[in-house]
Amino acid sequence: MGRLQTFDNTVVVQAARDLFWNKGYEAASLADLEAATGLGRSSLYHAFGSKRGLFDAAVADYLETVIRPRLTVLRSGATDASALLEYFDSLARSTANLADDSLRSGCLLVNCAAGLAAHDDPARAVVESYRSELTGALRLALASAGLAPAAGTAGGAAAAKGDVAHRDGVSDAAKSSLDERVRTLASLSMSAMLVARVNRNEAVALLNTASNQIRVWFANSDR
Amino acid sequence: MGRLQTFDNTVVVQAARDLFWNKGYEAASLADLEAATGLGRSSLYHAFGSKRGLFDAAVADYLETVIRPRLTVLRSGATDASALLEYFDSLARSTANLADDSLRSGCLLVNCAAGLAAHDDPARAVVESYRSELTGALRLALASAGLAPAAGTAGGAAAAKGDVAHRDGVSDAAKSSLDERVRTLASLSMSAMLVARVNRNEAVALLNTASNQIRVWFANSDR
DNA sequence: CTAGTTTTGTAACGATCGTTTTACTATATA
DNA sequence: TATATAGTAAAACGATCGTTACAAAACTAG
Repeated sequence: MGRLQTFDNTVVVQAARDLFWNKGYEAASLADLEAATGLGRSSLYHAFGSKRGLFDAAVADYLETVIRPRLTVLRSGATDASALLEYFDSLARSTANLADDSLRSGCLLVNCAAGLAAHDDPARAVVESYRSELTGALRLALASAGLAPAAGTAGGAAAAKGDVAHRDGVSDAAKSSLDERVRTLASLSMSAMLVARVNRNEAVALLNTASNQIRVWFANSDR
Repeated sequence: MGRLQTFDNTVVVQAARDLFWNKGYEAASLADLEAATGLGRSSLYHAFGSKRGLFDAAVADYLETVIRPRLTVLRSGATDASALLEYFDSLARSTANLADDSLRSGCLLVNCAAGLAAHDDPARAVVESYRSELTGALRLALASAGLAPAAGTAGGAAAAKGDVAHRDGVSDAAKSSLDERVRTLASLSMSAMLVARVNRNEAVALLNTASNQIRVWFANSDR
């Protein structure tokens, strides 16, 4: 053994994460990262190998400490709309209460989707797995809230012919309709993060639209 | 007078636009721009002043030749859902039929929103005006299609107390509900463009979700 | 044909990029 | 305490960035 590291890896990673979150991957320079973390490039390269290595660590931390905690409520198994409402209301509150000059507005991965992910396959995979995790959690919450609609009740026009109920009690058409609700909510969530850096009020409005939609579904469901 | 310009400004701008569209502002280098346009930096700087000047011209062209033509159908004044359906179906078709290696996937301005617009006020203004134009067109199309709902019919839970009809025949609650529909559609449109570069099938599915939602609204409206 | 003006090609600019090297310091182990 | 090992600091690396300077080339106008 030899000398010990004088800094805590996770606080450095989180400082870097906030910088990437705020400025994007390419715009965050090594000089910026030195300033944000208080470390020299020497230490950064020793610990993370490269700028990209540090970024990957930052994304991992982002998923672990920002995304996952937000999604847990969706997996609570609540049998009413409370989990869904809590998810969108808390996201709306956070968005609304952010300081104007705050780093950490919007979503690191949404920003990634428009930037890195376009031509970097690993980055694309990370973004896609995030999207898939978000939709999965939303689907779970909708289903356990009893908001997987029987197709034709909420919107008769979308009813399919020859619909058959399956072993799990969810018909094809209902499944399709559940997917549509999942997509609507995921879409509102993602576009709110996209819009957050351009028009914060509108971002909050998008999240409130999700809440209102959930309430409508719940009011119209056969409880 | 002196020597005349040998190139057509708009074809150069469009070549640059496709490069920016594909790689983003920062990642598109002057060497790339030279290659894409076939011009030397000398000519580019003479004609556009700077990289940013060329980018601004590219954005202007994008709005004029890509965005506006897509939005015109929404302003046709159709009294049914056809305009809205045509907008989303045509967008879905374009997205689905795009070659894998195509430049021009997603939306130049959506990419901008996550990149430049974060710290560049002029860019933010452009993105915001695009968002506002999109929502305006969607609102117009929804209204003339008779899809500005009387609040409480489609979703009773959102009904407000003491709602009063105004001179234009649209109640407060109905207006609020119209806004929600506008936001839902705008959200699906924007998030589809965001997701297009990560998962094309899902982007198409988001656009189809919009179409299906419109059909449901139309089927449930009191025509 | 000449004079004057504008476009274009080439090259170099200084700045900054991410990365590597080198030397030095600090510490755990033996 | 001696030694090996690992962390840190500073500087320099080559590459690339957007931009500019300069001069040759091309063309209009007189």
